[in-house]
Amino acid sequence: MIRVLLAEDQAMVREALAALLGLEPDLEVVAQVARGDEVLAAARAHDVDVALLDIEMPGATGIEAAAVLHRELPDLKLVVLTTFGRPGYLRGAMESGADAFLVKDAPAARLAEAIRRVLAGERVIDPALAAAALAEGANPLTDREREVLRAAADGSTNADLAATLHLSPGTVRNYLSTAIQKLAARNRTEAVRIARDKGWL
Amino acid sequence: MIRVLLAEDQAMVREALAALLGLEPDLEVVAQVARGDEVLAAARAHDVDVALLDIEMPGATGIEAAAVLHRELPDLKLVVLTTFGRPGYLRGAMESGADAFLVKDAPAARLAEAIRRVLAGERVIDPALAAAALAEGANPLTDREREVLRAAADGSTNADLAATLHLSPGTVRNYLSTAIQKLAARNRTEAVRIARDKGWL
DNA sequence: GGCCGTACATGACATCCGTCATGCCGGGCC
DNA sequence: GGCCCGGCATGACGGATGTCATGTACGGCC
Repeated sequence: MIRVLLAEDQAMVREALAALLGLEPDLEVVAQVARGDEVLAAARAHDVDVALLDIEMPGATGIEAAAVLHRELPDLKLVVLTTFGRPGYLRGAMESGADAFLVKDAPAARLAEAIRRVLAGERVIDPALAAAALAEGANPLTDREREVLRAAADGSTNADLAATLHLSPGTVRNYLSTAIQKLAARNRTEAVRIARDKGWL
Repeated sequence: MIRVLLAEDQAMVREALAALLGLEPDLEVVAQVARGDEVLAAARAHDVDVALLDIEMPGATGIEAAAVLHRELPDLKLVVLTTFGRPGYLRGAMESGADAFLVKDAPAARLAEAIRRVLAGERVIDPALAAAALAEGANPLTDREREVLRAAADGSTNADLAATLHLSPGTVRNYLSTAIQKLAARNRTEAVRIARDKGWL
């Protein structure tokens, strides 16, 4: 039997996925968690073979959780699952040691199949998404630029940003200006949208 | 047997929910669709008792689909399911004739229970969400204001908006200004965020 | 030690944005 | 018919935003 850990914050979706996997004769969901920062403890406690990680979770993202698991339990196989097929997510997941990357609008059969294949030593990713990730290159933003852009996403003014980030208003403007140019946007709002779409935020 | 129609765009989630409902002895998922605009035809073709509608779908939202079903098939029970527990969504669903409103982070058992209860003639909603919906009142935005705000969400400039909406740039400014004031925001970005959070977009 | 990239800052400038006053038109409503 | 509301428009004003030039400081790298 393949022992599976399931990490997904939405209870209904999590339990539905568990029901789905429970229909497979060779799979067994032995642990479920709703937060990214509870994944490691659960994996240790239940001696699992593969972890299924949603990206959007409180506590820690599935990508962050994957990095921790990969470091602490190198034999554990990692399948990252996400609603959004953003190339930056794929890149981040792969760099964190994930063995498979699936989007939730793929057919359900793909999930059990991916679990079996990673246990056989294969890597499973959508070829189209892989091409997109390679085509667009890596995240061009520096840590600071990303931080300021993320903080600006909610409509904060330059003065707000300066206060919360402990910077001068002029510096905030400069970071936003370079971010806007790197992303080929025309203003901060467009920059936020582009960075989000690519999984760079 | 209770005959269920399942409308949800993400295939993996849809099939997982079907697996979950399939475990219930008195429930039978007889049709699945991935788009809001395919719901009515499927409901007619399969003689269903209850429709489970996700809100975020291409073609038409689950709320729009609910309105159509309520008009065309008044005996059909409607359960609206959503990721985001936004008060405006609840209000919209109820006004469209929904019998139940569930968020996806509720436990899975709640789903089958809700289906049985709506068939027994009950209405099922989260009391906390109902309170929030009543507390915040109705959407204060006019159709035009909402339309302009929605179009502005991607970072378009006033000139862009004027061109796409066939308005003068000054009129665009006016609509955005009134929307910003009604939402107690400081700029369009904040206005978009607030309207989104409340389910008014 | 020199070079480069990043973080941080300032000041000047042009443009964009948000507000306000004001006006016109058409549709409900009493 | 008068009143109010919503859609549409213009012009003026101040403040916010985006760009650019320029500068300092620190760390890594060859």
